Amino acid sequence: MDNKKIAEMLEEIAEMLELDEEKDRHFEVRAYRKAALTIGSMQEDIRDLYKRKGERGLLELPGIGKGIAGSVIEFLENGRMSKYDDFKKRYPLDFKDLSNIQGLGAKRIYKLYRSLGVKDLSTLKAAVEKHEIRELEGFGARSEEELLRGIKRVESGKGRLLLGSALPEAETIISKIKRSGLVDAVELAGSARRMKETVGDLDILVISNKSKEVMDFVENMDEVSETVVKGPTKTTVMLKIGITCDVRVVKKESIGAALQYFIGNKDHNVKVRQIAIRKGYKLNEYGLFGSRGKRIAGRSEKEIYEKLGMQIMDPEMREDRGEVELSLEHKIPKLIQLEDMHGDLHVHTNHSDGSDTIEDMILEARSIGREYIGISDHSKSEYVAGGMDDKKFAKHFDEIDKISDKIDGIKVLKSAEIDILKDGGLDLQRKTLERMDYRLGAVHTNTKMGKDEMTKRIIKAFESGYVDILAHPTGRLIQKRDPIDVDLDRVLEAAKDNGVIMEIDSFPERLDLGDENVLKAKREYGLKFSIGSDAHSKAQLGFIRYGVGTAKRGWLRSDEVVNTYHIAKLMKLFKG
DNA sequence: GCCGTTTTCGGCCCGACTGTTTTCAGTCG
Repeated sequence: MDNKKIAEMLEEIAEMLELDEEKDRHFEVRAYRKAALTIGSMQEDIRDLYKRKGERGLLELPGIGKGIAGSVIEFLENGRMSKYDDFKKRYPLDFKDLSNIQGLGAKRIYKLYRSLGVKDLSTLKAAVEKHEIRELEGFGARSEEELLRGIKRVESGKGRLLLGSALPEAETIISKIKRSGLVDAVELAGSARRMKETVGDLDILVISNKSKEVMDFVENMDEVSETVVKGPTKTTVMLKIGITCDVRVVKKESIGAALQYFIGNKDHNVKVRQIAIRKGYKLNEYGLFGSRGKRIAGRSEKEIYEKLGMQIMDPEMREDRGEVELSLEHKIPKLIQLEDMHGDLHVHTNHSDGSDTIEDMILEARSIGREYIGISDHSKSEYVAGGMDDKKFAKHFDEIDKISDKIDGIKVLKSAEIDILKDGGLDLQRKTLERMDYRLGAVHTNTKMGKDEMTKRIIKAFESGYVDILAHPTGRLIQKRDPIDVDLDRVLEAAKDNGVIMEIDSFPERLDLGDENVLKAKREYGLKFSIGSDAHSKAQLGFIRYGVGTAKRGWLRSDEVVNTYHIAKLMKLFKG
């Protein structure tokens, strides 16, 4: 997949454009940055999009116009981008790595290049170590130290964290700040609040009149490895887990405005602020202000959106995917909430690769309020994961029946995560499949096969009539493994024809389907979904909240997710 | 370079923090 490569090239072009001394090209710079962001965060391979829809497909992407589309097409067709190559001849520098260093932008990078010949991380490091940098005009001993810290940070840098790591860390920090006694309220903002699958930094907002004490407290928390910036109302610290955390202190009358400002992604915010300007207002993180600078709103987000003639929406929607327009029409859907989840249909036990017993998993599910749980261990092709054959499944199901007879207050369903074999067949015999309450199908093996073959393989499995839910449909592992090469549109179409439910696997490194594809499957194919925890231990049953976050990011209502149904309705669906 | 319920031209968010500056440029989000 070339998305990342193309995004990096566009990002570097933006850096190099910043160096133009003859005229201010900063809007052009922003255009390239936006295009880079769009392409870098796409879930579909841009090459596929281009094959399918040609230039028109690229032009439909936000922030891509004729100019940038031309460069992208040139790269897709010929493997090179002349605009990039031309710039690179003038500036033979590794902007990509260097600009990762905190405090280094295009201009300072170029200055270091011209005066000291710094081209990449290693030459920068050498210059720092020889104390050459402190001699430069505009730099000093402190900048040199800062750069050294920046280099170390990048070298040990882990980049973005999975939501499943970042969110619990944020919750720990928030509860510590709350318990400090220095604050009236603490709120999470940023991409973690939007439940984005990966998080680059944490944004925390605090209401307090002891600003300085709060800043000191944050700096000295156990989770912190170093202070990056510290001012009277804002402190940035590097956390030991490898991402930074911004803590801002705001006044009570501004908290709504601050939340509005720091929760939405950039594009969402720009649009909302443009609406404010059209109405003759000004919106910033301190409030919504009228023409004479009078504060009109700011205490709550709802108040701000309402004064703008908009309907407030959950944080997960604020990605500028059409929600601003919908909000102006007061047509924001009522999204699914965690409390709507009545059951879990994807759970493993120690009969395959889980670590807890059937009984423990059932009891834990009951204790967190589930009305039903589906036990879905692996089938035999997954031998590394302790997958079972038909004989073992017969015994396994007997045991589930026996245990569930003993336990009240929760309905236990028999299922399996059945391998969809290379030829599209299923990994278990019909009589085993018939004994299940419902069936998950999944691709685990031969994941590198060609697109057409893979697509046919999955569709054939659907047509057997024994796949109720397609588990982790694309098989991706975030930051680790690309999705399988499959024609998702054909798969979704076939799912619609065969009544197959798409899973949102809640495991933090899967979140599969991802948010964009959830939205696509809902909008274009009207499919139903199941949010499964894919828990391999008791504690992991709680992962379902990440799946719910992804569902909300895909704009799902509770009636579109089958495990919000009560058991009778669900069983009718599976029998039907 | 992108974009269109003020538009095919003329806008495009703006405040906080830092270091080295003696009044602000660069960077960040």
